[in-house]
Amino acid sequence: MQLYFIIFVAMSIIRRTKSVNDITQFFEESKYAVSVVNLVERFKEKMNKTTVYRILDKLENDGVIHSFIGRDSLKWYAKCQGCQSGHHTDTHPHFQCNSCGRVECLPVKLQLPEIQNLSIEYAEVNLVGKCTECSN
Amino acid sequence: MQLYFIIFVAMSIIRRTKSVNDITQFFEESKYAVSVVNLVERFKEKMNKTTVYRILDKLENDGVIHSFIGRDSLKWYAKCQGCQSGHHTDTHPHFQCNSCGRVECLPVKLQLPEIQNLSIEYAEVNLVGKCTECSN
DNA sequence: ATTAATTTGCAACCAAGTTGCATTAGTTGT
DNA sequence: ACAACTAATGCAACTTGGTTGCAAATTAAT
Ligand SMILES: [Mn+2]
Ligand SMILES: [Mn+2]
Ligand SMILES: [Zn+2]
Ligand SMILES: [Zn+2]
Repeated sequence: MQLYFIIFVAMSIIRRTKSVNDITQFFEESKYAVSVVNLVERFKEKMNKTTVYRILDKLENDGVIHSFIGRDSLKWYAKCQGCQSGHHTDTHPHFQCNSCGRVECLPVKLQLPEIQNLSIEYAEVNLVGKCTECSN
Repeated sequence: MQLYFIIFVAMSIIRRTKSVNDITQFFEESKYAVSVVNLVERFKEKMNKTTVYRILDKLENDGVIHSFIGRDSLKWYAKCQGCQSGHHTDTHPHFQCNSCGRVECLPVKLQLPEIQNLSIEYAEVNLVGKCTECSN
């Protein structure tokens, strides 16, 4: 409750452009990850694709959203939980349903394999399968 | 030893085209994974890029090589170990050194997270970090 | 009100990957 | 050995995700 208030105030004080606000708000409300093609399509009436790409870049740098590359070679974006500018602390696997195509962030702690002589900095884990709804 | 002999005989009997043989042999000898741009570049004197793409498709279907999408959005290929046409049993994580850029297959058994209500069919795990040589 | 700085749109471009089709090489049957 | 057929290859044109340079438009600073 208090957190939401703080976020609200911050969003008012840190004045953002209309475009940035539109995309930010979209991610606030979206439950799933969204591919970049989908985003460009979705906002094509409101803004140019170049603008979309630029804003996505910015939001990712600011720790508002994060991205990963899907098996379709597309860039997918989803909102971050508690990340800050420069450092993404919110690393987790992603799941894509190969039936309905939806992609979601999995709030699961990853345990990386320990490999001798390799220092692993980060991991990208993409799981593919069937989601709850598509299993029934 | 016997296995190698069998493979040798098989390669003689199952006649492949020159192009397929060239690419197959390249993978036999290569220790690391190779990006598709690299492959097209590497074979551009010998064959057209379309041919390279077609042969890669074929070899992947035949269970000779496997592919994954890197953080660079490129398709990377590496040789399979004991896979057969149609079914890839050789699933494992991949590691990319962000210093020298080399990508290798990790012969490690993956343990996938159990997620409620999700049936996971396969996982793509890409690890990024520093390799042995680049750590020194 | 002027000027300076940021943001946006647009068009042109780039690179990975695909497609259609003509040409060539390889197989098969006689 | 030759014709007839099949499969592999080359080439050009196209598609698509993504980038770049620059001019026009907004917004902020003085
Ligand atoms: Mn996520
Ligand atoms: Mn591999
Ligand atoms: Zn589904
Ligand atoms: Zn290295």
